[in-house]
Amino acid sequence: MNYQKLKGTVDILPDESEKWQVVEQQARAILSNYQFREIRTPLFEKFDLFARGVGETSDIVSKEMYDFKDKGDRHIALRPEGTAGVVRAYVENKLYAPEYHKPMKLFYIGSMFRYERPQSGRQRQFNQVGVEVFGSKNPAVDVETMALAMDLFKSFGIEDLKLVINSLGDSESRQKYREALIAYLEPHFDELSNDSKERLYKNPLRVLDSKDKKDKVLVADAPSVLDFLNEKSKQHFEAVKEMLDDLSISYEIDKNMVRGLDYYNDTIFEVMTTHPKFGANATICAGGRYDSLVEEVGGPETPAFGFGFGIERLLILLDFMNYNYPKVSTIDAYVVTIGDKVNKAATKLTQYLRQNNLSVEREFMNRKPGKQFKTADKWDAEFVFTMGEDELKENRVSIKALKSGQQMDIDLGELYSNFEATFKEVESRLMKKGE
RNA sequence: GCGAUUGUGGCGAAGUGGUUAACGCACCGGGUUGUGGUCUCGGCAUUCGUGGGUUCGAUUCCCAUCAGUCGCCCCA
Repeated sequence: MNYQKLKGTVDILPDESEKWQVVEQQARAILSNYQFREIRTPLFEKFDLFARGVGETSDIVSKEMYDFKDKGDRHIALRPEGTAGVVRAYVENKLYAPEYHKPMKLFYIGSMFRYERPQSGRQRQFNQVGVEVFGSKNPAVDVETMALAMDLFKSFGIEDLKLVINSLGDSESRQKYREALIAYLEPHFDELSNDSKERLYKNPLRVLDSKDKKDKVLVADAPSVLDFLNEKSKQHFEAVKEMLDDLSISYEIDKNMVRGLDYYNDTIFEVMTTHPKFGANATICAGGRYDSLVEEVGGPETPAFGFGFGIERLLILLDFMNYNYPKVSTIDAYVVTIGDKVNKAATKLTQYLRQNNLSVEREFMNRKPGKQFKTADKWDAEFVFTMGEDELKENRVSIKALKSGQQMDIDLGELYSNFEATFKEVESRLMKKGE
């Protein structure tokens, strides 16, 4: 074999893509109930947009961006996440203009790219569903959007779900907290892991979710963000919690939860699954509020809230659960051909049936009738239309309903002149079992 | 970027420094000269990811490379 797919990419073959269709279709239905509308933005953007949006210190920018120079010497990157592009489109197309309803609720479904080592549920090209809500600081937006995320996952019957929330506070609160955290950690500098030593000044909050055991011990006694929230942020967080309670959506507060991306403030959340095969606590969805990003990208001051989740991870989880996917592809009829001479007549018949809204496959390989029936049976076809040389001579076709085993001949002229009535008659006569 | 592990037909999977590379599934053909299940018989890898090397001889040993899987980092 000469060519193979690039590392970290996958071919999604028909058996698998049917699962994707189910997931996407269901997600679209729920998003539509929540009055979100789809936005499609380019797969690549100016490198700087992501560098700015995602945060210069994040690993995504420093080592995971799929970037390149195009022939015009432009520095381009494949999108590593969805939000930056949507924000750019929001600003560039002036979706904040007065004629648009506020808040503007958008969703996207599509591929993202990160240059990293592939492993379970992680690829270089992966797919995300994400939503963004622009223009409202109302905590009800936070709550509605988190409720949406929970509804999406619940709709697949996922029960091992946990909503975990935290507040990072606004920039003022965050700044104060940052100082306090550094003050607390500095005396322990030598005890910190190497990664955390580096993080301490670049992005001290990230020390909080270090996986290192010693770090974890230190962090356990660190001051909490929640104690540093100013009045506004505190009220916002309280309101969010109350509304979640009102909706009977249970949640946990994890004061050490932070974000890999720099643009978040106030409410952040993760949806985790506690499914045993998925590891102790696996995040399947993450999001939060980002009130300064729109401005950062050049738009007017616009509060925003959003989340994203990876479709691959969701599919893995559904597989673990042995999720029963509804069948996407079905077949109404199989056209059996007997002999070379019927090729033309079979072509005509097959096309005619399809044009009358039946899903039809025909035999192309000239196998023996027995084999053809076997295929029709395996595919669960409702009817088999048999076109043989006998039928051809008499301008008729033989129709068999596989479930009842009943079979009858029908005149082709009749079928071709009045499909509906003829076929209805055939259906009613053949569907009865063992007459 | 680092570490571990794997790579044999369409798929799953055995195997060995030496003349013909098990088996199962799927598929194709026959038994059943035009009708679904079962059964039965037969077919299906000049080749063991790729490229080198060692050897009289390599799918088997060595090196490199590509890819998969898992873990670290990070994250969806």
